[in-house]
Amino acid sequence: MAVTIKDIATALRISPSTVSRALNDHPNISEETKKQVAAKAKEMKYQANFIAAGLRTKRSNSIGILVPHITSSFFASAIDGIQKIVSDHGYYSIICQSNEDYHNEIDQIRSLLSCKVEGIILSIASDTKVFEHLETLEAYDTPFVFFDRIAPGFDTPTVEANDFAGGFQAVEHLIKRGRKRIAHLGGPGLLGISKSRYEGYLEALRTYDYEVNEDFVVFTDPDEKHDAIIEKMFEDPKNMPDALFTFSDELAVESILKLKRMGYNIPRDVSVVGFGNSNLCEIVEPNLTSVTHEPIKMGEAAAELLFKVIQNRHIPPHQKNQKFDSRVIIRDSSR
Amino acid sequence: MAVTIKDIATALRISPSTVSRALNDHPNISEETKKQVAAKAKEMKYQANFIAAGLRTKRSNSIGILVPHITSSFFASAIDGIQKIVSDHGYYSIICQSNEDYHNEIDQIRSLLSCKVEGIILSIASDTKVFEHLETLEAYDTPFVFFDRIAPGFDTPTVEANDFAGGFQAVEHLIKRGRKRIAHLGGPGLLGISKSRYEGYLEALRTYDYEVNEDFVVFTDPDEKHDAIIEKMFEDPKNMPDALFTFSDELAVESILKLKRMGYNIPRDVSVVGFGNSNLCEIVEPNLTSVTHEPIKMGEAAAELLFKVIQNRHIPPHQKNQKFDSRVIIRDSSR
DNA sequence: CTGAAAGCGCTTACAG
DNA sequence: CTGAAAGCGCTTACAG
Repeated sequence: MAVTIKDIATALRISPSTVSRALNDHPNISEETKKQVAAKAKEMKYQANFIAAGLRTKRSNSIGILVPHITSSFFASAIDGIQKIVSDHGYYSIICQSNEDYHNEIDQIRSLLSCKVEGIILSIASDTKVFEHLETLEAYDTPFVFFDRIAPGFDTPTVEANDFAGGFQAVEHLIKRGRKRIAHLGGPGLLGISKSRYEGYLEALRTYDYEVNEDFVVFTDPDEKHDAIIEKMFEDPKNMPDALFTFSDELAVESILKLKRMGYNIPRDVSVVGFGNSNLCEIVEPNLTSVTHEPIKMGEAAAELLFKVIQNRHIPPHQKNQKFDSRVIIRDSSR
Repeated sequence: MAVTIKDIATALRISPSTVSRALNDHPNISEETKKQVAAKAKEMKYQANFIAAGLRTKRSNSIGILVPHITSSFFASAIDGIQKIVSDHGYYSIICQSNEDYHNEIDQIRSLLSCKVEGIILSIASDTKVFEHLETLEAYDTPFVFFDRIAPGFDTPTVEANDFAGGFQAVEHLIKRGRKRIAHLGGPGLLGISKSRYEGYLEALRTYDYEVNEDFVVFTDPDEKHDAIIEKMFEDPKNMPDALFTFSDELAVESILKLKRMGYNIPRDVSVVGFGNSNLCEIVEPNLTSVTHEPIKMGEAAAELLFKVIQNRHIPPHQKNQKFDSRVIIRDSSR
């Protein structure tokens, strides 16, 4: 059997109350007693029971993290940042994955609520189109913060990358390099971040009085055949794009490999810019220019915001919806 | 305030005991009552409190996962596999990272124990050289399973990749391609998996009566300057290796890029084989031959084992220490 | 088939 | 500075 506060109390012939206070460094307890208790606890290999304490204090010292998948390096890094802040606060985190599935998302949220987490950092599944399940969060007074993927119509803090600005900067960079016919290979159409990057693309074209060519924009899903899309877009050498801005580094890399197989030189014939600044950038040849986010900082910011809500601290309006600016990391694929 | 079993009981003018039994589908409760309770629970938006239930039943329905870092694709995939099994069992998991740091590892284990997880899947930090902190796990009767990185001297189940066989197969493959002077760029010397891959390398050389050349073996840490190591190993074209087997795909890719900058052709001058079969393999040029593990299956196996221990079910001796065989995925870097 | 009562391991207002 | 007592939300042996 595990050692409890009561066992320590009996061993020391004092009351459980005193042991509890000593262990929690309560000011009213004498140093003498504290020392004795600490020594005995160590000797008896006492391990605090957070569960019992949580039940009593109605604070579980835990938060939930729900992301589409943990295997994406973006989310993995974000979790890194979140966990740093979480353990600084003496909390622990329960991480769940929705696998981009709506029903899974509902189940996971329910499970987090039953674990009585004090708050949730939430990145909605690409599959999710309705948001009633999130209203239950509000109903249960469980604070939450949207991370990267944001459901409309909630008055909660949000942390996201400024995808619009990222798209804009990527395309502006290509324009400044003298590219005239800039294509866009977009992500899943449902995803807000796909739309924002696309809108940044559009805005840059408009700003520089470029014409928008509809044949040069295609939205894709991860499991699609991208090769065929590239092939089609670049089949006519006289009429093809001279630059390609993609939704992700993965798409950019696939495009580069395909374009090279088609006999094009990168960046001479086609400049390519990706998104994410992943570890792939410095491996593909030529090295890939990419828009960088800062997932770790974003994760930290989301956790900080969540703790402010949990602690009922005031969040200045300008901090409530944070957008993290992106930068274009220029490499050989667009020089 | 959150709705409790008591609230439902009062609303229905029955006892909390009955509500509890109805919610848990106890056989003694009439269908009639069960239906009423279910309806009321839904109407009142009742969310079970796992914390309270856990305190009472002394089962937390949670397990802990402690890995060096979540951002490695190997561990991220393993967690994927673990979580699948964990939620099949109606459990949830608390994921912690040691960041390869010994003291962190101790803290995280303590925290998992205080969360009263029913078991832990554990991958020790590369930093960890002594294992007393793991003895406390045994002292607290918290079952655990070693995953991928195994501490010596514990009678607990283990799941690992057969790194020895992986190293052997990689080198055997190079030998069969006619390579004569096979070098090895190893991982952190402290890590068991580094040693095993190296021993597989040695064993293959011995099996085929190759001489072992000590200048052709270097162990490295992730933060070292690998370029200099490669440069030195390949500085003398007359005396250099004609093949390189590396501890990881990252090392292999770095090597390929460096060797290409040195003017060598891969695989004509040097064949390269990595380890991990990561997403880098099909991006680097030439595409990288690599030894593949199966992290998802390994994660599933570890979780299955842990649940067997938790449930006191018998583990047949041949299942207790599982090694997952590897395969060499042949690509252009060694053709 | 249902209920009253005890208790899981803690914390804390109250009393001294 | 310390203790006795109540209670967090559940489950379950016992009784009927």
